[in-house]
Amino acid sequence: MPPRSALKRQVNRLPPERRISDIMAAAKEVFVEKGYNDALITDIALRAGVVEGSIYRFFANKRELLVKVVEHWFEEMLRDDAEQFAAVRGSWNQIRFIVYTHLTSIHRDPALSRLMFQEIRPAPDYRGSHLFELNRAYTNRLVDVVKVGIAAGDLRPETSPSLVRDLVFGCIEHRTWAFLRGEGDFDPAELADAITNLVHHGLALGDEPASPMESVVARLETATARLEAAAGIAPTKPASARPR
Amino acid sequence: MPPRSALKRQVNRLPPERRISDIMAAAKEVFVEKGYNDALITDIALRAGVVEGSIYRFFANKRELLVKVVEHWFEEMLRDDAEQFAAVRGSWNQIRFIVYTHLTSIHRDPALSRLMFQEIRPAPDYRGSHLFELNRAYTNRLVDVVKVGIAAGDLRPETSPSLVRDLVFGCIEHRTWAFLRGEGDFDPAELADAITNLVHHGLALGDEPASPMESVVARLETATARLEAAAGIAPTKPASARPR
DNA sequence: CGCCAATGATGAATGCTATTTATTAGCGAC
DNA sequence: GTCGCTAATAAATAGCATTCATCATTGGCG
Repeated sequence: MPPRSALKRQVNRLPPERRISDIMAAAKEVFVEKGYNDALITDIALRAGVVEGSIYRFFANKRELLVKVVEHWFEEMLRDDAEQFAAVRGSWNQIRFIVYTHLTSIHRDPALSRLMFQEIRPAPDYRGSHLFELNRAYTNRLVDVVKVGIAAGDLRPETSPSLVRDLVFGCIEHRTWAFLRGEGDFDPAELADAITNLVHHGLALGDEPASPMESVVARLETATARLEAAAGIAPTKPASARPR
Repeated sequence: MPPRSALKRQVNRLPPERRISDIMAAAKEVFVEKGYNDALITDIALRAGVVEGSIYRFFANKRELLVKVVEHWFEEMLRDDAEQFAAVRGSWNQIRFIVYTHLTSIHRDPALSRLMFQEIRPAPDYRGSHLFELNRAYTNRLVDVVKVGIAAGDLRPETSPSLVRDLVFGCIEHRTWAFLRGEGDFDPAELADAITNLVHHGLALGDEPASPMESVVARLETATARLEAAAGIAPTKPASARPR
């Protein structure tokens, strides 16, 4: 009496796309809950309603599965952001928008962001991967903003656009690590304002006397940007950038 | 004829400190060469001249061994920097010094820096660890510089010192990730200048001509009122101004 | 209608490693 | 010398990704 071999084993055939999306959905769940190392293929298989071996029919290994999951998430994110961004005018507003949306996505999906920062980006094959290209496109929006700002005479001509990219995204990551570890919380809108202002103005006290009008403008700019972002609508009026 | 059990097995007794430092030296080598995951306890034991089990007499597990190795490296680094820093005067010079020494240590020990960023800092028990405290002391020098600069009237009074810390260290990390993955190189001195200047001055062009401020204000007031109404929220408080 | 090849799916086997454990060897006290 | 204590050892254990030999479905073709 063979214990189970004699029993007809259950087999459930499905179209490959369905299997793949089931597996990816289950994998996303498990990776998010457990992190890469503690995620078990067994667990993923169980939740996807397949057996361990089946996962290897569609994905070469655990890491490839992770990469596909994160790619999927990232692509979705990019699609959502792209058209909104196109409507924002003025270098301050554009930087603020980029900072804010990035902070928001970290705030919404901390576990996935973490996987990206900790597992994907440090890998030696990251450069050359699809995710690298996606991320490049994502961050290059900021580089372009700076270039345009320089050309338009808004921003200092000697600034390196790519260094500004590292300044902004690096600052965001460094600031959010505690949150990503599960410690505390942050307010994306408030932090976006602070970072944008700091990057824009720097630390040094300029020699310009601050007119009382300026602080009014500053307050209004901030309130407007926040409200526009919150309302999800395009900025008010002129193509003449943020004046000042 | 028992294959080996009958042969007198070699045992080499040493004082614990010596054993520990041998193991840590071997572990440092292997972690640096292979990274955390691909480092094998077997390999470490072999190079330290002990057997695998002996490592567990001194270290609870592989991760604790990693932490001890990185701690040791970090402590050494701090000792070297501390007295030099005390001699530097002026906020620009002090920031530049901190940026430069940090870049230099990444440039000198990329593998260890990577372990710190990728394996240690993201761990849930990082906060509360000794390394957290060491790193805190390390980065707080910059926070203090900013505070002093503000008090002395060198730096903008409204800047958040801790945000400047995240800006600077985040920028450095983001900028050096490619190098940490083994792609390309960078010049610490040159990059230190660029980062310090960017942080110090910001992006914005300093000398604004007193422009048609009134029309700007008018536009912003209108947009704000409209948006606040649309969003159904209370008007932005004057006190919360984005200064300048 | 029924059989057959192709391939999806399975569950057990493999292999690699961290970690544990039972055993042995050296060293100091008596 | 020898007895006990502990460092050190080598073998055993266990967890988990990955592979493999087999089996079950399905759609095409007689």
